[in-house]
Amino acid sequence: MPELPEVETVRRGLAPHLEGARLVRVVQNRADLRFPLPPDFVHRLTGATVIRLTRRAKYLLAELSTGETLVAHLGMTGRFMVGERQPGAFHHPAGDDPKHTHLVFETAPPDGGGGRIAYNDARRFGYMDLIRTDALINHPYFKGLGPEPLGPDFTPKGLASAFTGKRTSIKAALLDQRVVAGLGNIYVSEALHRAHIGPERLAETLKPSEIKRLVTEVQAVLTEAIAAGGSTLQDFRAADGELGYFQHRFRVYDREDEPCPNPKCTGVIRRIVQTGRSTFFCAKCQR
DNA sequence: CCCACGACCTGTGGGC
DNA sequence: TGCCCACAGGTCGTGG
Repeated sequence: MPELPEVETVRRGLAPHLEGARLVRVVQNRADLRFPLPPDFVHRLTGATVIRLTRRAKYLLAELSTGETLVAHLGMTGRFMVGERQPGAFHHPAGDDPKHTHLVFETAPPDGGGGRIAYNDARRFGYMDLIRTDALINHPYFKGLGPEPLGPDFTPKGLASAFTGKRTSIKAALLDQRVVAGLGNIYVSEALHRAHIGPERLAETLKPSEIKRLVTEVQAVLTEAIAAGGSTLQDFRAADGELGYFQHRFRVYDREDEPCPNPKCTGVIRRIVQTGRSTFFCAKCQR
């Protein structure tokens, strides 16, 4: 799932273990994830210190002391394990079969001791790369990305401009990372429900008042999800790892046939397929 | 350029 | 129980 809130939760969970830490040993168990890992991957990482861990859209960025940045995208099932713990649980549980542990980073944190961070990815839709830090913004991964939805550039005006001439559904438009970067299938359904906008509307037909509401609701749902994720990081004790904390926060996603959660609505959540992906919505209060 | 669709890969859950 | 199909957080390449 990892959409923006999950990636941000992973970042916050990893940061205390990575920032300032040196990578003393890196184990690479296969040559490729979604794409081949870059040449000399292990060699270029070993001995490097992680200066800081940031996020752009659904990418994690570990800036290294070597002048390169480790870029990681989690795809659908990519997960980092810090020792036995996983920061950022996902909606659909997936095993962490060790046969899908593709990379292990052994760390020497600045405050002493040692750490082990493993990357596990059953479907291998995730990928990693090493890019010169000073060349990041021009790299194809990032060049075409739209604004961060929680940043200053995500505005009703900007979104309206992106929707001009967009003869595709608002659902598909919001999944387009060039329009806004970080939303995925779950939070698009959630945001459209909260904004009372039907997912099949053509993007170019949204009125300014609707776009304004949409911006507000995208920001609200992401902020709430990040807060929920962050709160789980504190009680990250062994037993609770599997609690799907996002699950009971979703108002419509994966809730086909349930009553619409809008207290003023008597509708029922429906599931349709748009451009190959499930959309959940209430046909009564979303227009 | 725009848009829809299939492909990538593995696992899981439901129906029969 | 077993088998088969549908579906799962994402994106990329192709072809209309």
